[in-house]
Amino acid sequence: MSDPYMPTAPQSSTELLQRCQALAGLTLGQIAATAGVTVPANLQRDKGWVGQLLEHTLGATAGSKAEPDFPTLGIELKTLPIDQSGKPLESTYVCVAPLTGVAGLQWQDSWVCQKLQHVLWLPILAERQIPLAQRMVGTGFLWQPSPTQLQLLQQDWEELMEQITLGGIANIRGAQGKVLQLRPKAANSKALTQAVGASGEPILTLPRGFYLKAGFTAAILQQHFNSV
DNA sequence: AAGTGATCATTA
DNA sequence: TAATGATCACTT
Repeated sequence: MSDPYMPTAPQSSTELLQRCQALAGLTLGQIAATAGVTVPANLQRDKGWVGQLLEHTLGATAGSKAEPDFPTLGIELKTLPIDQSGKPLESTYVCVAPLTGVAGLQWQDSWVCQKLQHVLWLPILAERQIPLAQRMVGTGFLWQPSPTQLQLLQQDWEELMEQITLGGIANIRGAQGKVLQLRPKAANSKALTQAVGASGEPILTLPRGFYLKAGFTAAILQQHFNSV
């Protein structure tokens, strides 16, 4: 299957932003039609569809590589489902959590820190009652964490990673962390990966991922749209 | 209603 | 299996 429309990579953050502005106000149905993509009836079996459609349309490098969506710009694209009042409907996945060999890993060298250095947020009005094709794309914007935000993230990250290092992963739940949480990130509850047990022994556990809590992304949206 | 834990598709 | 893209759906 070949797409009739194959965007090229944006050459600058300005160009990327301009492409976003051209999408603002369009529905996912319109964007999909331009891309020559069929809109699924719902996201139940296509949970990543929206993100992949926008990646494609904006000219991001496709694939499951562990690098930013726009490698030459160092920018990560995140779609953000919101309700009518502009509040995020979901937490935002950041990256998988390393569970072994992490002793001595510093915040500055962590995947979380690197991924969040420069994010293109793309809000999408995505209340469940709205059919997928009619959901509207909002105004995307570039964000870099403020010193305060960075500190909050670092604190949560260090606390979670210390627990992982000390073999306390079994005790970590999603409620922990003010802005960053650790939750399962797997095909199902039977998928296993290696981690460190309470006595330092190797154990098998559910793969985990780091997520930004909705309150944190809500603050990012407010901070941006209040200053515009 | 919110928030956590569970799950789905796809590509290496 | 592990990485990418996330939302679903049950519990609280």
